[in-house]
Amino acid sequence: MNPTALWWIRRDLRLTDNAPLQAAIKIGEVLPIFILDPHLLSRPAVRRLSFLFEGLFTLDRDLRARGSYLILRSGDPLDVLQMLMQETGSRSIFAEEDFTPYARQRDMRIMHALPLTLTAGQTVYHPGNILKNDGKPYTVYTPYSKIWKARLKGIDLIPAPGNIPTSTGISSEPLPEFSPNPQFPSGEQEALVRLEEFTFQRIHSYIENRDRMDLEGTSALSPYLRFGMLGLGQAVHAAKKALGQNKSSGAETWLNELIWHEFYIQILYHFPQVTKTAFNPALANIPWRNDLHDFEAWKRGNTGVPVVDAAMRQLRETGWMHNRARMIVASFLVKDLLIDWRWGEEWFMENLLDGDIAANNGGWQWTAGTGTDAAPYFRIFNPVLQSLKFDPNGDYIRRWVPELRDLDGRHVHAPWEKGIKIQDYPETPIVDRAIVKERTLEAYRSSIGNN
DNA sequence: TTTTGAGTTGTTCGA
DNA sequence: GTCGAACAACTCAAA
Repeated sequence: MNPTALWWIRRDLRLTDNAPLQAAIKIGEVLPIFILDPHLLSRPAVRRLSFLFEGLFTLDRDLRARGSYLILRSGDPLDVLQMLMQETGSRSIFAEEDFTPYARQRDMRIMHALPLTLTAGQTVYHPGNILKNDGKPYTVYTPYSKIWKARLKGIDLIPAPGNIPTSTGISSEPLPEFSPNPQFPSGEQEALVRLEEFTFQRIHSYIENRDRMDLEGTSALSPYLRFGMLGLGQAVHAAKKALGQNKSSGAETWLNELIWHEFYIQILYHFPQVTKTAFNPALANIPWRNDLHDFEAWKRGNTGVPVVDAAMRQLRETGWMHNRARMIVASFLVKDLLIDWRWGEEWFMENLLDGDIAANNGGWQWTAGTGTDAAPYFRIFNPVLQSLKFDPNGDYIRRWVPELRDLDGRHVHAPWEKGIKIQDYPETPIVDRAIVKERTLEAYRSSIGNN
């Protein structure tokens, strides 16, 4: 009998460029296992779970095409793995290293009891490996990105194996039901098609179009990156390839966005407290208003500010939101409504297909001005100006806020300015912008003063 | 140790 | 409509 190795799949739902899969194949027969960990199912993120379940379904299909299949088990990972080791007589487990606080603690616990080997793959560099000269982690993006780029020699991708030997007879629980998301079909094949399409075509107008909410100017690959249906290394590889083809392209700008992913992964790795409190301790004690009625209006897309409502409804309906829109709604929640950024962070985690602790927390703290390398706290977005600039024709608003579909020109961005009344839509924004700036600055100064 | 240059994504005002 | 400057001042990274 051939030796068997477990390939424990976590956030690497792909066959291409998969180091733990390759390591397992070298041992002998491979047992691809995904564990439904109750701890990770506790958050009410229905849409993201459905995306994951569909991803498991397509992964199983792709495995079967290579002579293998996916084994799904529920329970505490340590118990499940122990049981599988006994069932199969396997002596090794390979998995891609995951850097969230929970994952690190879980993997430590398992490594004490079982032969678990963690491999690279979630990031291009291990978060502990890019440090300043004094040995401390970077907390400013630009110098971090310079070192990151300077060290990059070239990326060798591991091709997807043509055949994955797996012994039959190991039982799997039935794969969970899911409802397909028409905007984001799940799975590696879809991710690869989208990567190819983006880096061949739209990346060349990325600089001009990436902030335009009414266009498809971004890659929209984040849900696939979130679950490793596409690896960060593959994305970087494609960016470098596009860069080589066309120097004037947006490939460099997109590469920077990928490095931001890794920057925030290493921030969370070195400063796990950011999930609980402000990275900048001086801004840990802002006296938030935390008005529940305002929060509800924000969540439902009923604030009376069209661009905010459009974005919040896009999130609810599709599980995705344009990056520019994320900044606008985050700024509105934190600076205009003076609601704790952690409330917004949680809502995003519940609703985003790409909901990822590191990137989401980094983005929220950046907008709130509490984070690393953050926006200055006195910088407060004007949602109407943002709307005019990045949805110039109002198409984004009209698409997601049907009540406003008959308004044109400037009116769709700020219907109250001309006293236009629309049925079923707030007559005026829920907050008067005239008071926002002073109120916010006062709250932030109060935290600094009390420090 | 000290100094120096620089820092994702803005807004507002007045000329 | 467009342009530049002020906003307020701090921290980081590296020489």
